[in-house]
Amino acid sequence: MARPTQRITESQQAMLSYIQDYILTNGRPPTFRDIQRGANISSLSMVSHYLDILREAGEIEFNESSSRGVWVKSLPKPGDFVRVPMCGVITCDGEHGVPTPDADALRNPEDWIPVARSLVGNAKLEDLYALRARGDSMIDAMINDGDLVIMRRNFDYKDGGLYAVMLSDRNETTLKRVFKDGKKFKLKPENPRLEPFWVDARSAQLQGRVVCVVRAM
Amino acid sequence: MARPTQRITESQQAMLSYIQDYILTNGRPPTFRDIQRGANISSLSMVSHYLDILREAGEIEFNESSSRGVWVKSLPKPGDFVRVPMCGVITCDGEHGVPTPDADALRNPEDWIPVARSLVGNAKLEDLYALRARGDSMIDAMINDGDLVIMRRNFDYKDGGLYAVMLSDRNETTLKRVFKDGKKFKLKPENPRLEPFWVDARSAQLQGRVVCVVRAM
DNA sequence: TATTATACCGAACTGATGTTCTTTGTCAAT
DNA sequence: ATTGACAAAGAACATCAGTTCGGTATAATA
Repeated sequence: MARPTQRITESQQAMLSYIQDYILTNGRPPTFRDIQRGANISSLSMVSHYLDILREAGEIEFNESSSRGVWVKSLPKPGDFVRVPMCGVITCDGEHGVPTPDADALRNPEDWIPVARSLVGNAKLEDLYALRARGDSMIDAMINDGDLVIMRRNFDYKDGGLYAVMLSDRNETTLKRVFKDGKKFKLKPENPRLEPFWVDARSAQLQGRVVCVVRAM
Repeated sequence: MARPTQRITESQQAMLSYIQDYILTNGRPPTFRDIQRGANISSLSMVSHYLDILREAGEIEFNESSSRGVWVKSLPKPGDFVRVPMCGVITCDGEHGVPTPDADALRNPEDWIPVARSLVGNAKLEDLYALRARGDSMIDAMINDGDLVIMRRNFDYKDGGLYAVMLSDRNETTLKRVFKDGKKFKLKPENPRLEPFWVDARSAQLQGRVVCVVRAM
């Protein structure tokens, strides 16, 4: 990425910071007069002039002749993210190991988790939900206590993906890496120190695909 | 969370969708006239009226008497996120196992990683950087090949946190959970199946703290 | 049919907002 | 001192944008 060809002055830098703070605080860009007041610029024409310089320096972009048209390039845009409903907990007991949330839980979640759009691919928003891992029962899937697991319903099956697998004969749902082999599934724990095993495709249902895992520390 | 007390009509829903799309596309809210044109509303006063209804229904919020003051509540705001510079790779060889990026790498990164602000706590933006894990050398820290590790310089030491630890006698830097015990560090692999071990505090340097780990699948 | 209430349209209004232009101030070279 | 080049201030302007309001159409009610 190219560095600014033009050095910017201290007051221009201060103005840039103000615009950035304004966007972060208000969620939308400021007007020229907001900038003038907030960054203590002496006149509107100076605001306009500084904006030209900041644009040349590659720090901002803006739509001319349109209100609140300025944006700081280093800031993410709303379209870079999605919000995913938090719908419950992955526990180690089989019955509710990996819950499938109902419509109500999806619409009225306990919480909303912001996730970078680049992490969830082309998934439809309404197919995504988040679960919190509890205990170390998912350690074979390299998922730790407290991890956030973003799941996707209505996935396309992709060999080798990590899925919530319901094993009907064991009455148990866990996360495993899945490979299809004729009428059998090969279920491979994510931890390479553990051995894979096979189950009959009829006794295994793929309830959702893991889209990403997030661990706050 | 309270459900909408008022059912919204189809055209109101269409208007809501238009506003949402506008924000996602343009990064800022639309004007009333944008909405009128884009969502095919017959008059400006109808736009205003529908906005009142959508606000009552809890779908939007807006600043009155201010241009482009409407926001769709289900959309994240720019302030919900930060962008972290991508500064290299964690490999299994000791020397460059967990690199500490220089100023230039921080300012001109290969890439920018969007991260939810709630994940990075109160860290200063300039202290954060991202590394990509390569190989399974970090598996003891529950970090997988391809994982994104968000690191923080200038951290406050917190007992039991995950740190990039430089072991000078081994000439090796790895990620371990660290507990202080007098003049010794207790280094505990994240994987509970592995045993912790002790090192002298003088031969171990904490280079950075792991703030969060993100795994795309 | 007459009445009332409600939804809706469109124009006009008022303040907000980006742009332009003239004037003023500063500084260096002549 | 004079001039020219440049930066900066402030007013004026044209358009943008949210609000208001009188009027019309539609539907329900008596």
